[in-house]
Amino acid sequence: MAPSDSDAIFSALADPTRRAILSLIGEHEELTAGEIAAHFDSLGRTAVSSHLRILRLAGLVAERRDGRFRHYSVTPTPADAVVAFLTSVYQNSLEQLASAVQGAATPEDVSGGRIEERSA
Amino acid sequence: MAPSDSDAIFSALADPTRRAILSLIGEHEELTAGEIAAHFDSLGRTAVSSHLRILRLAGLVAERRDGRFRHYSVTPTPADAVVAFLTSVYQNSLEQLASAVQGAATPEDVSGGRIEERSA
DNA sequence: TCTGTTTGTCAATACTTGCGCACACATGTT
DNA sequence: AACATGTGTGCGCAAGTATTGACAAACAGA
Repeated sequence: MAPSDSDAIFSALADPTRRAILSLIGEHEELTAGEIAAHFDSLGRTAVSSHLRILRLAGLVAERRDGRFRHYSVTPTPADAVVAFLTSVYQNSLEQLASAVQGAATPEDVSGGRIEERSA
Repeated sequence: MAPSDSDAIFSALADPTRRAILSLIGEHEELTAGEIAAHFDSLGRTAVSSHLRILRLAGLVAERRDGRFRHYSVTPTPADAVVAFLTSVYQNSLEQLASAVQGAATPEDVSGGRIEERSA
């Protein structure tokens, strides 16, 4: 089994703390490592830094260096690998998945909601 | 941080072998544990059984007992938690995600393919 | 019914990986 | 120089994984 990008992404998303960090960054435009660490009293700066490193290596966050600060932001198109996997597995129930994503994204732009039978 | 369903799902998806098992089941309607184990020469039946247990506890696969066989199938709506998380984080670039899912589902039924600017 | 075989899981054990912490270092500011 | 921001390193602890051996359940044949 060749290690692909999916490994890094799914491994990074496996940790609840990293998902919380990712959500936290997503709520704001950018956050410094210190600001992120401030939101997790039970975690030290070292731990947060390690998580950020993993998220960065997985391509889930981007780092912008500004003086002695490092601003972290969410990478625009990182979920492609996740979606690719989901689509390959859930071709059966892809209709629900598509509608769920669509509903959260553009609730009024759902036009052709009909899904044809899967090819597999 | 309260342990939710997301934990089990993301943890289950973190392992490449489990993702391979999930993909394998997705390619077929149903597969017995033995058939799944046969596809992984480097793994014993015990390991596959453990993985199936984790996938089942995460709600990603369903088990149908038929005599001494156990047929495993992909659960229809398990990706909701994943999609929910992605939508909460990637609201910015969510339309790309939606179109990606749509494209995989119904390549000719993609109507609103326009991508608006992200708020970031 | 009574073996014997197949299917699949459970239990216990070693191995590997990952997390969090304390310390030190590099970088940048004043 | 003194201080602040972040990260790299090494250590201890916990969690997860694969293997071996044994067990429960179901079927086939005599």
